[in-house]
Amino acid sequence: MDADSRRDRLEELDPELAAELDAEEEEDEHTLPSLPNADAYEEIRMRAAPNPNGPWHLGHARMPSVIGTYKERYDGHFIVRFDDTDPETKRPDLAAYDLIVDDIEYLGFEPDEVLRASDRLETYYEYARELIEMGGAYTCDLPGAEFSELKNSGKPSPNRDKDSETVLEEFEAMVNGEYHSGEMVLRVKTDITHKNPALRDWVGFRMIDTPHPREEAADYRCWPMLDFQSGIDDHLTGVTHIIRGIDLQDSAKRQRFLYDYFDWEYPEVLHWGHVQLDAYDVKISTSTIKQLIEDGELDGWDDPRAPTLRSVRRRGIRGDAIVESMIGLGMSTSDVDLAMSSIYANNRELVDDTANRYFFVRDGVSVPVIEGPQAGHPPLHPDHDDRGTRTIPVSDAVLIEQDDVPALDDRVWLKGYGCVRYTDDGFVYVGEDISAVREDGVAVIHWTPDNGSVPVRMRTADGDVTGHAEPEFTETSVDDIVQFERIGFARVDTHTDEESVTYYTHP
RNA sequence: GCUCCGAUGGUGUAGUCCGGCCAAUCAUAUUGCCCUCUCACGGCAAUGACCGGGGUUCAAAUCCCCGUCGGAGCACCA
Repeated sequence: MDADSRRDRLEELDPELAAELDAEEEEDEHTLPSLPNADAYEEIRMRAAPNPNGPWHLGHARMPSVIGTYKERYDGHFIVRFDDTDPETKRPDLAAYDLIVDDIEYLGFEPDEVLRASDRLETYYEYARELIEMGGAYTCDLPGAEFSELKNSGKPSPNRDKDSETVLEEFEAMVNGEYHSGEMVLRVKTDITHKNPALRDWVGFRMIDTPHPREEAADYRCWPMLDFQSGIDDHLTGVTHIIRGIDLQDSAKRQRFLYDYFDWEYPEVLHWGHVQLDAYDVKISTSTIKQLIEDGELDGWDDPRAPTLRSVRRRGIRGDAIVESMIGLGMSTSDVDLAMSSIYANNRELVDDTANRYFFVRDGVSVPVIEGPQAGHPPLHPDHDDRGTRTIPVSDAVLIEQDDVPALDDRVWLKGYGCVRYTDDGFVYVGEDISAVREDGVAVIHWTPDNGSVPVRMRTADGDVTGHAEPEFTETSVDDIVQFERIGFARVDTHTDEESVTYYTHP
């Protein structure tokens, strides 16, 4: 019995079981696991919480890909919240706020809401005051190293038992900017003997002397730490499912103390490992890329060598291809290596059908053509006759790639033109009997006229490649994805009188 | 040092919660063949994995213990 007839037989015997199996199979169509406890919530609400310190690199795509996919699956809500609460060591880049939203849109998702933590300081202060009144926090002027020593041996800070009036007073002084960086912090009172030292009395607010780059937030000096800010915001914005990296594994544990004070329910949490991309020499980190750009090693965020979303976008990779690969990584907590070839495979599937074919000869050598037809007419796309053919005039010589030059007296097939024999005088036209290719194994190569070809620069991750494309290449539009036959796909970037620039997509 | 987490082919993943249908899924990769006036697309095939050791059991990728390896946190970064 084959699968179908087995299924039919089961339907007769036990329709309920059959239906159940069908339901399971449907479940399997989602590559991502179901969200924990999804049924318990009226609306699934998730947030991505990027730090706006630059446009996104490839690794960043995982968050919106997964959240966006879940949003579509559960008809949920997608918040982008910029956690820009460190104007100094994680200084926000003002342009990055919009660039990141733009990157998310490139991936094919539209956030339902965009928030900035730096707009919400007063809210954090209010909750801090409430916490202080409950006795859940204390101001502490111990230098970090000193506290760390006490903490590691399970001993409390001498400030721990201050009465809440004093704490409140000192906290207001923090808010008013009466302390300088390092002089005073507000600690959340947890359990100073907790077996995990990472959770003991963590810092909720600290002083930062450097003004925030956003004008609206430039006057604040007392800034919340991620665990405080994010914990408050997740609750206030009704986030039901938090998805984040393993580096924040302890965050949930820290924030639970906060939630317990306020008697809130902590959202469901999922963690995942880091994504490494193969195929890049450049280390994947926003600050490293930024540095390389400043040093002039890279031309910008969209340099073809940069492992950024702006770069692969310019190369003609569709956001969907990236999302598919990211979804394929699943939700495992261990670190994963993502092969660029997986993104390329997805992209090839998306662009092959639309990409028209053109000839691009890299560093061509000129060979005279003797006594042949005036022009060649290869198809625009092998699977779409309706798109018609190109016309490539021969003039009296053609350019072919060095590697394609045949041995003396050997034949070669100029694609879309015909068979030629290589002699001392150049290519002598032999005819268009295709059996030369089918039966005699004559190599089919691409070519352009020596006269009237279009100078093309193709930018690749390994540097620029120059050469000439057939004349009709100028008819393509900017943003078109084409396939240079026998070379690979490329995105048309600019056409000028001097040259056309393309970006190499992938083979 | 203290505390967490993880380990299935080259890569990613399914299966692990609730042991048997798993001599282990799917994708990608690589190789070969077919198709082809491209080294694209498509089709077919091959390659290749349960970290190690104990234990429980009629039966272990799955449960338990030990080890090994890897990752994360112990910041007035996010």
